[in-house]
Amino acid sequence: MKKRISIRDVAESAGASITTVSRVISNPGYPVSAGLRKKILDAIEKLNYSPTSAAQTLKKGYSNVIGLIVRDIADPYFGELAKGVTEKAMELGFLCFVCNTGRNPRNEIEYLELLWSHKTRGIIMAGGGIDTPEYREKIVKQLQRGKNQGMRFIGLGPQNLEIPTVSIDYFAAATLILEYLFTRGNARIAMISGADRILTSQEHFKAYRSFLSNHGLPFNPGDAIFEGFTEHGGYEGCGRLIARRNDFDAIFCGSDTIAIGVLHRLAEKGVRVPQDISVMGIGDIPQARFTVPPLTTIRVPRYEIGARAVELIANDDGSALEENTLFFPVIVERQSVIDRGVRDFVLKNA
Amino acid sequence: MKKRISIRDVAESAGASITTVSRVISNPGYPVSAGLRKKILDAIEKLNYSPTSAAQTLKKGYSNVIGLIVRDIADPYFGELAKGVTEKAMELGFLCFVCNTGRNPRNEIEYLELLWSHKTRGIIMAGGGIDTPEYREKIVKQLQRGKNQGMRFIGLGPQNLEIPTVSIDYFAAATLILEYLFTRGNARIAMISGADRILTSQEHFKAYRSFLSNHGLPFNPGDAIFEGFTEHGGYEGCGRLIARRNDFDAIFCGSDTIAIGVLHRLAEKGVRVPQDISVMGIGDIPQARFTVPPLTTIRVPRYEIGARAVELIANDDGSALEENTLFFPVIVERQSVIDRGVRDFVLKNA
DNA sequence: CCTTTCATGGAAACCGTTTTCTATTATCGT
DNA sequence: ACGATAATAGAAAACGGTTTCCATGAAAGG
Repeated sequence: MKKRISIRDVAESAGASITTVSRVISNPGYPVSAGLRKKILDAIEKLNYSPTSAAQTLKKGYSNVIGLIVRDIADPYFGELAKGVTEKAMELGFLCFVCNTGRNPRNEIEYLELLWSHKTRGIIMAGGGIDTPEYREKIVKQLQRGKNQGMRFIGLGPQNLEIPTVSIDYFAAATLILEYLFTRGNARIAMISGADRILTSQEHFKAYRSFLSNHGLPFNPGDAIFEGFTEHGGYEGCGRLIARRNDFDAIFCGSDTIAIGVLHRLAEKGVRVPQDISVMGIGDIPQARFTVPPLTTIRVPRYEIGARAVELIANDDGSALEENTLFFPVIVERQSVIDRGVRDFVLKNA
Repeated sequence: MKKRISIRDVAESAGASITTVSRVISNPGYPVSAGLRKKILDAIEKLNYSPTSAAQTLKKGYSNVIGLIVRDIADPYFGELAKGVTEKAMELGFLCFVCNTGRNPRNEIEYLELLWSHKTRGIIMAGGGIDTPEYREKIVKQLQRGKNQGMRFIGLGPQNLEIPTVSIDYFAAATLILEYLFTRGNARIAMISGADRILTSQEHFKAYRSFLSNHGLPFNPGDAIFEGFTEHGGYEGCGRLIARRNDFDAIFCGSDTIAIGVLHRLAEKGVRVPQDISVMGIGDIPQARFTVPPLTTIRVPRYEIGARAVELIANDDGSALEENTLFFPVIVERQSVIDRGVRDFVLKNA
């Protein structure tokens, strides 16, 4: 194992002082004559030197690293998010720890601990743990510890009071979907979303109830299913749903992943989409274009959300860190929704 | 910003020496009486202490961090890989930098540099840069630098001479597919794979040529398309392919992602799968179950591959690091391949 | 020519651990 | 009760940077 080269070697090789070398490396504004600067840069190049980040971190008390906590990195929703985060991070000179909780908030706490001891500059939280009552308190405690050390936190889920958020407006998105279906004569709408403990699901449900009451429609408890934000969740949820009734005009799915599972189960049961039942998801993940039929959904700018979160963390003055950044949800029309016109609507509600 | 608590504070609070505290924390085997150990542990708990990893890294010369370099974290293939890596890493007490090259090997070099200065314990390379002639040399140089510092490297792509590999046997997988198709009477087979600079594509092509010559079939240059390992690549490649000829029995796709693009283009053109053309992919990504028709493909145990790579890096004695670990490819039969029997075969080759 | 100002050098403290080395004390077998 | 052994303490030297606090020499200003 070769001896590692340190800033000393560079200084020596360039005929400059350690002080000056350090300034050239990590204090760009500092006045150093062009000639000397070049000599130092050349020496760095020649020796293949790069500063040991552990030493920098130790001394400065913070590092050029951010953490990203996600529920499931293999889920395309989070994959795209992670892509936005890691690419923007690289662009700004950061490295990114990706932490996969496997949808278990206990892991989130453990990760928070690890990230803390690594003195990450900030943490982007898309793990959903903070929306889970049992763990909320513990997570908030970790958050506080991080904030005390100057760490920054950004949430990527629904808004909460603890940390600023970058996301779409979940309630608005759900409402948009419901109204879109309704104005196309899909009046009997069921919903399938994630676990009911999760804030996102709750937002969906709130929007659902609110939609129902706004239109004077009755709420039927069995029409709202809470399973999980997975294909399996959609598949199972849909099974439970249509086992009971199958005269729905439409199913509103809390995510595209859920919708894919729903589509699959519907196809198995010989239910035609959209002729028999319209289906909508949220997310516009890549596969949504290739489902049968192609899924009408809501575009969530995942890449942009991830990238923006990194910018907020990297941004030198923490000014922007006070507010939430909300992207506006937009419907992507494909072929999983049919316009039933008024006829059906009147008929079914007669 | 609160003063941070250090090992000193713990020692003081527990009435023990710094030396002993350090031993309790990071030298589990060392004999420390049960009583004192408990007092120290309690103090750690009480003070909410956790060691500053920067200091540990600086002193020890290595960290509990590994790096994962992938082409595209939003690609479900790499997503699943990353999941295996990050979860196993966590299990073994490692944190994982995920580096997204965006399929640009230049970024890979930059990442290697960063990971090096972070003294990561090892790097899992699934960026494909080393298979790209223009960048190979630079990457090998960085590899060498890392190895000199005791870093470990694992490749997840096709085998190469520089670093040990964990993967499936690409050539065997392609051969398996080709023979599977052929024995079912699909004799005229086209292939669509990634860029021809990439080793994986080359392995596919080698298997293709070898298959052809083994069966005395003629090689038709236009039947082998090299586009890219993306949906778009499959879509475009398929377009080029069928614009020229469309009497293929089957298309062998270098990845499921490619196959999905192919399926999509075929559907657009009104070509029925598998009646008109059989399609096979490699990977068995989650969506493969939900394509139309469900895709017959080869299972690549991505999660296991990722997890195994981490184990190799974490494994204390580097013994296992000498050999390649190859998982055996297995065909997953779904509905994108038809058995044309001998009739068609004879007919077409008459 | 004398005083500012600017570019640079040198020395040293510090960041929070690990580790080595040398005591010191308690416990134990005989 | 005596030497051996085990458990613990204490001091101090790294690890590789950043930063502060002068000191210095040279160019610029009056």
